[in-house]
Amino acid sequence: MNSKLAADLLASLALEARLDVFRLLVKAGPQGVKAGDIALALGAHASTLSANLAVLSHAGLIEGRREGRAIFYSARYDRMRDLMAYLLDDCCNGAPEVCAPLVDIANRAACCGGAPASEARP
Amino acid sequence: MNSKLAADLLASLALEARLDVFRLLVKAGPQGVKAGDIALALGAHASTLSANLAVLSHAGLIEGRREGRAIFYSARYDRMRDLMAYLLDDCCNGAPEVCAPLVDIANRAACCGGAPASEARP
DNA sequence: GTAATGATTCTATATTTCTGAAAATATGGA
DNA sequence: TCCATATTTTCAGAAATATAGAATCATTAC
Repeated sequence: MNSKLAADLLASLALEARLDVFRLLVKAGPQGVKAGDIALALGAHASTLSANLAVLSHAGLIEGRREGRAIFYSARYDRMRDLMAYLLDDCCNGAPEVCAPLVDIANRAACCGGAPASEARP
Repeated sequence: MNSKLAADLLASLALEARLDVFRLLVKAGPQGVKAGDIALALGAHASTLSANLAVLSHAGLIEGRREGRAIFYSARYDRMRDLMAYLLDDCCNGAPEVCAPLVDIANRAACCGGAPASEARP
């Protein structure tokens, strides 16, 4: 991961419409969601959605696989993790005690391990 | 946190020059860095840097405090954490086992707790 | 082969964003 | 007060991006 690549990933998420798509796919899991169903769920025009899917896809945050006439898109969790790791990189260089609040991220990220709570259910 | 706000935060980080500023401040810790020193460290023009600092500041990812003639900017770790929590929110809705790789984030985020390794030192 | 469906690409327009130079503002010292 | 330093604001042109309609491509059904 480098600055330019990370900025590209961030830019691909920096539009509300695309962020909504990405979060939908994150929730949907690895089997993915058909492009048409995404459009339906978010009320997006087909061509606009397609352009946004292309941006996310090109950045590597999602990927699509064809199944018959439909194309299923799914989130790339590995890429998402790399991005976050980059943002957190060396976060303690200056003053270790600063990271305390960031440890909470661990709990939220470890959502499959019976960790305390996520934002939605405090 | 909501979609629009999160998109604003992401947009503020989505430019290489601003991402570099933010990461510099994340590393620098809570005492912050003078605007002039940031410009020096990153080789940025004063007016360009100022505009970029304003974007980050307005988004709430950094904050500045005046000290004499200089203004010290520092990262807002709480805001950073909120953003990441939002991106990770409900990540396991579809299939819990998917989150496994995300648990690694915990190790990287817990940089003050003697955790395994960060990206820089594998 | 033709039709129908799902999705993308092309094209045009509208909007936003980035940048650097110059001018303006704020602070501290002579 | 006047000057020097530090930063911000303003401005205008250039560049990038977003959107939607129409046309096109790919796949399946008849």
